[in-house]
Amino acid sequence: MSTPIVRFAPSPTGRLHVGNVRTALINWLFAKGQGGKFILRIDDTDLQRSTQEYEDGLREDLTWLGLSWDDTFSQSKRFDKYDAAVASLKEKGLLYPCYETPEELERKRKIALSRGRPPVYDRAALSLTDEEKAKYEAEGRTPHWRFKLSGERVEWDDLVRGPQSIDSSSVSDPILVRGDGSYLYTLPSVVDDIEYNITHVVRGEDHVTNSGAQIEIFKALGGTYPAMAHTPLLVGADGAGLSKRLGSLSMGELRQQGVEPLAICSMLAKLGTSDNIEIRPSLEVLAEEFSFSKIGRSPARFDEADLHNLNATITHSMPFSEAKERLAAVAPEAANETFWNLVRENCDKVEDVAGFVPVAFGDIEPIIDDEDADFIGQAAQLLPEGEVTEATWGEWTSALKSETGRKGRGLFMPLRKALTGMEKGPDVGAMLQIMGRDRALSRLVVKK
RNA sequence: GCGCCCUUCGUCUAUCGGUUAGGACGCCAGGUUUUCAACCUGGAAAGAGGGGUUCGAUUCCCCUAGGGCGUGCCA
Repeated sequence: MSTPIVRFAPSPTGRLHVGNVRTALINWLFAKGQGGKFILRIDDTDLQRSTQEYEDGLREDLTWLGLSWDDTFSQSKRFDKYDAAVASLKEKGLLYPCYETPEELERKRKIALSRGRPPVYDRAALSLTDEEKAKYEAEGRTPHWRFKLSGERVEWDDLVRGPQSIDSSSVSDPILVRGDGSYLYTLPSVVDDIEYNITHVVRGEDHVTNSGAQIEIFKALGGTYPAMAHTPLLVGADGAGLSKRLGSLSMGELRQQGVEPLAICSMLAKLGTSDNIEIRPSLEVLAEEFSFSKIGRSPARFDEADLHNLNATITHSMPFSEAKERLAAVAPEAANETFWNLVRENCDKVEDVAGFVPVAFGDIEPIIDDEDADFIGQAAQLLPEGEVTEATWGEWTSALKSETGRKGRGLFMPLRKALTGMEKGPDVGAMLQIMGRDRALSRLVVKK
């Protein structure tokens, strides 16, 4: 196989979400695993809905994830190419003008449906006379243009789904140009794929029917067409389609929650494949391990809880150097290596340190149960004088043990709760060193 | 409605007619930590239902049920 050239082609009409990212990631992993190229194409032919903000967001999200591109371009700058393709198709008699309004088309669909027939366009416009067309134009209607499908079976060997066959007579002739002259994505996509020598079109299986039609356009325009790979879509944890309700699953939101890019990439690269879903060291490793043959054919459930588990795994062993900046953003004093190495195993994400910052550096509300009040009083008495060292905790708790007879959980839990205000958290002895004697002592006071 | 695809532990999956149906995550238990978490070890946990084909079906075929996608002047 020659080195692949793939493209990821989002529309800048919204933020990147997990479904999008999975497609981008699979393209990237496949290309990089084969030493190929990954092209970012901005599908912004719909000038009404596309915005610069979303485009910037797209690039920002991809960069954050580590999905670098070798080339990038926007369709909105290439209308002359599409115009040329339109001219070529018209010349070949493969593009024909239609004058139905959206309402009329909708009515046709409903009638077909009610008769138990598939809602395929009836090609009425094909038999329009020049006079009729002129009449519509005189009414002020401008035509939209449909590509004339061959009516034959379109076949390809899909890298994920195996041999595919689409009966093009069961599909409506796709509209390539809107009534207002603007382009739908169908034609520009093919034109660009040809010009950029795209070798593999890799996208979700919601595009399989499109691929049938687009292969015919490829044939009409260039002769050859790329290899196709259609991956099953992701569904939510409840089994319902994910792509339709992208609500809380945008990259922006995930990032804000403190989710690591590698957690997202590891999960999306492995979900629905025969590999275990686990954190992998890098995108490069994920690329080496990637293969279309590992991808199953049934929709996989994306569970946000699993993502957070993966994220916790990364966080538990994250080096200080990697966390430093974000720690500083939480609180200046949190950017402390000793502190981080102590608390990270109690954090599911870097930002969770926020909960431990007041324990170590500020004020907290001690938890002292009534039955432990006397014990805590004794503890305050027995806290060794002088600076807290590594040995302090052992000395202190040993003294407390022999003085009170308490041991195990009964000995430690009251101290943990009083000193940290929490029932779970990092090693209390180590935390004691960081908080210091004065701060500790102030928490060993029973309030009446 | 019609078309395409799918259906093994809770989840992602392995099995290419004969297996004690394997692994991972999660869950539960134990260990370790003089405490919790982290960590280590162990355990419970599955072939949607019904027909065939076959000496033998999770595996091949058909039907039913359930699910995903498509059927846009969205991508």
